[in-house]
Amino acid sequence: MGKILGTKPEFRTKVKEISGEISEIVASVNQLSSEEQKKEIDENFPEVLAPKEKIAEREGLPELKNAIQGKVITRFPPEPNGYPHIGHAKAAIINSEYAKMYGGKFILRMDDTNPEAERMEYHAAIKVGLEWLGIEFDIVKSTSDDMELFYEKGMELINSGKAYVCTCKREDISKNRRERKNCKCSMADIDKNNKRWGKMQEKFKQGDAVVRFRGDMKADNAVMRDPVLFRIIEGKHYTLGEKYRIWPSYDFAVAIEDSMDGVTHAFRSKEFELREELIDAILDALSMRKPYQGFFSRLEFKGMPISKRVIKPLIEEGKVSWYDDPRLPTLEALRRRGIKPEAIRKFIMSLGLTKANTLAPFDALEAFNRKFVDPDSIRLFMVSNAKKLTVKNLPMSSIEIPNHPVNDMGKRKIEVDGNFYISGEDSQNIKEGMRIRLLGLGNISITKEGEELEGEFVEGDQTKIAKIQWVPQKTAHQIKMIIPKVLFNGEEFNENSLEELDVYTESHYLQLKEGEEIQFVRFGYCRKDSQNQAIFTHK
RNA sequence: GCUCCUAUAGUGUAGUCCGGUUAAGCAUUUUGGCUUCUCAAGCCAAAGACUCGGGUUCGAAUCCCGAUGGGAGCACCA
Repeated sequence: MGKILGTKPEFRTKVKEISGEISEIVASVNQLSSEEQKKEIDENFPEVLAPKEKIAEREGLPELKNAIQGKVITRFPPEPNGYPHIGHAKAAIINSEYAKMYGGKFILRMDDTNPEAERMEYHAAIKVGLEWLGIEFDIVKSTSDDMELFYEKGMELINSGKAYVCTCKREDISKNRRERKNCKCSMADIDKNNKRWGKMQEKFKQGDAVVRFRGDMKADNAVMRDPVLFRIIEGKHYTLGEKYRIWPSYDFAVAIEDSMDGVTHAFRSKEFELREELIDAILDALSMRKPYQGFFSRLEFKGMPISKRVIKPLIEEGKVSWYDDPRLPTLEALRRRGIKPEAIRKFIMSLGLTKANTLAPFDALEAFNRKFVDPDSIRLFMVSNAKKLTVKNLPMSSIEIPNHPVNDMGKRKIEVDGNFYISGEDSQNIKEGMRIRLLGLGNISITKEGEELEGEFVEGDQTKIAKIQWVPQKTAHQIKMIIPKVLFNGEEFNENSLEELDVYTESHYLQLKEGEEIQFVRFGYCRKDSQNQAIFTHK
């Protein structure tokens, strides 16, 4: 029924008549047995049973409205006030993908209008993180490059009566906002405002005066209740020093910058949604071009805090080592943990542009990462909770083992003398008289079980038996294996969030580059952190 | 408290704007099977969802109203 109406819209006016006919036909068809129905279909309507064609998945982000190929400009404006994390990655990737999708331009703009919070260290960390992610920019700038422009536009607003200088106390401003009341300062004439603006350059101290936008104190949207456009900050700016003391607020700076930079589409996370109206109002007041503003949800991983407010105390209490602790969702931590930038990009693209909050479990990212990491991770043997296994009459003194089961990554030679380590978990399952296979080496018949096992080499290629990994005792290299887990279970700090294991691996480990991804056979993917330490990535 | 945003399988999403051509697609997870000298990867299969209540309509995941859950804003932070 739906199908008929969908394909033949001309019938829609005669729904009543049709529905009668259809129910008759359906009734008569239902009289037939299923074999008869099938036969009828095969003979007359074979296309009905043809497998449904797959719907083409949309590649990438949804199309933009009012986007012209080659003319789209997007931007990523981080504040250099902390280390970049997965949330930054989302904003940067979405905006950069759109620029790419339309053959447009992409701007990195360091949003540095609060000297008290910003530091060169963070600025550098953000650059490093973005570079690691493989994000490229057409233009790199800082908001503070345009201070003179902000002043110019600010004066324009004051001179047109659309902004005024307010000398009320901070608490009074806040109170008036809540009560939707104007203050005396807003009544002042343009002349007086100009004088006061002059005094802000020199005389007024931090906190004495601010420039406010004449919005609407009665507005439901609290952001519109005469927000601050400029304030005095006497601190030292990390690049400009003490050159300026009047700094634009975020809303004012973003509005002007996006408009002047030619940004056509600006995507920000959802907490800025209420500012959309303000930014449009500021640009209208200045008769400036308005960019399209879009919003997306914040991204967090379950049990992994993203905000400095939570992370900082953890560092101070020594519960995590630093911002690159592998349990954290900072880019640096993700990198150390063995997550590939391509996986982050794919993962973020898979989340799309939704505004519903995303609290993803980490294994969603892991699934993407595994696909990138598997094809070129060297397979190495590693044993944890090592137990000794002595094998008699071993017929060889060395063996070559391929570094990857399907891809050609070469082979490595391992010297063997009959004295091995195997994993404690495996040794528990081994009983006297059993046969096991040491991977790549051969079958062993167990002659003694327990803390120290013994066995004999057996000829033959029987492979339907337990296959385990091993490490020669003589060349075994001990490393620390770090297994990061979620930091929080709900609200509660997970005291066992970092498991450390002393394990043995092959000496070949020493020849790998730092940062290389390894798959320890039957254990999982790990990243070489140093000669003596590896970090577990995921299964 | 006020204002705004949001709600599809265990999880993450597509579809929602322009109601019917899809009794809801994909990925992940889980479970079986195949393959394999790894509990990896690969291949095949199965399981599993439109928050609730009203309304409009021949027909609603899709439009309207309400409830509920989740998130955000109410800074001289961004």
